[in-house]
Amino acid sequence: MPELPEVEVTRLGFADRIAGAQVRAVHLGKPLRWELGIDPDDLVGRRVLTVRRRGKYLLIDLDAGLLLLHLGMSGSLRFAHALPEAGKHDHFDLVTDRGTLRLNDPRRFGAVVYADDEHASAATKLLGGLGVEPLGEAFDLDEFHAALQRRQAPIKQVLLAGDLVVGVGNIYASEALFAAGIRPTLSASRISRPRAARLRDAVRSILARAVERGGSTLRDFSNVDGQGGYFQLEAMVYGRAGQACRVCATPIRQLRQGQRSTFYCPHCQKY
DNA sequence: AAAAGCCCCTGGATGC
DNA sequence: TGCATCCAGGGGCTTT
Repeated sequence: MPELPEVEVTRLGFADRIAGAQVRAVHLGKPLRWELGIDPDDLVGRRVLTVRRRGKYLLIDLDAGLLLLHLGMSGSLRFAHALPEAGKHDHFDLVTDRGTLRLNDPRRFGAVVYADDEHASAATKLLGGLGVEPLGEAFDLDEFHAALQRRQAPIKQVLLAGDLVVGVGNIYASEALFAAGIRPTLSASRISRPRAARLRDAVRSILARAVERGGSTLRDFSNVDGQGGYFQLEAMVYGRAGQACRVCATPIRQLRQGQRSTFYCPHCQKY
């Protein structure tokens, strides 16, 4: 589910509200895929400083240590003073004096890691190898194009891999390639500099637009106040197999790449 | 180093 | 109504 826009929308929804809060309690449900160092004795009493995002990870800086959250495929966070009793898919509550942050994740592909000195290496491992932030200054065209030149894999899968640029998941990879007019199956190494520039701009504008629209809500995603996003209504290709392209009316095609669905317009994305 | 597969888990949609 | 099958927004790990 959550790609960069959904994680960022989540972050924006509670970062200012939780800053300065003191942790009162921690409640755990079923284990998530990565659940390390979560000892209530270590967390209770800690103060929340800031909430940052790195790729699809949320980083909650505490006055001692760092709490790292990942929403996996089906996760979402709520933040409120009063939340109902934890349900079967609520797996982590961070209770503070300013409200409770709750992670709901039916598929449990998510992660909660408390990286104090003891578990710092675990966080480093999860965050290591991540590519540049697409919305930041570091998303440099020369470096992007040079990196693409070194990759033979289809561009869609290179975007998804996240070691070159982070945050682009399955929805936005298809959308960005449509916006750039690039066929998803094209080897990354065959993308010219001008087309790499177009792709870079497309990734940035699509992700930024999705944040503005509150992210995409297909099933599970909602922001910390429980509201869905609207970007899926603007999708040009994702989930539109067989439907007319919004630009040229050619039927949108669907294919499988690395066990993930890809959508594209055969006319607007000729090569 | 890069690329391709497999797998973690639950639930919803679809088909028989 | 029941049951089987397929699919889903991610990504780490293992094998080529």
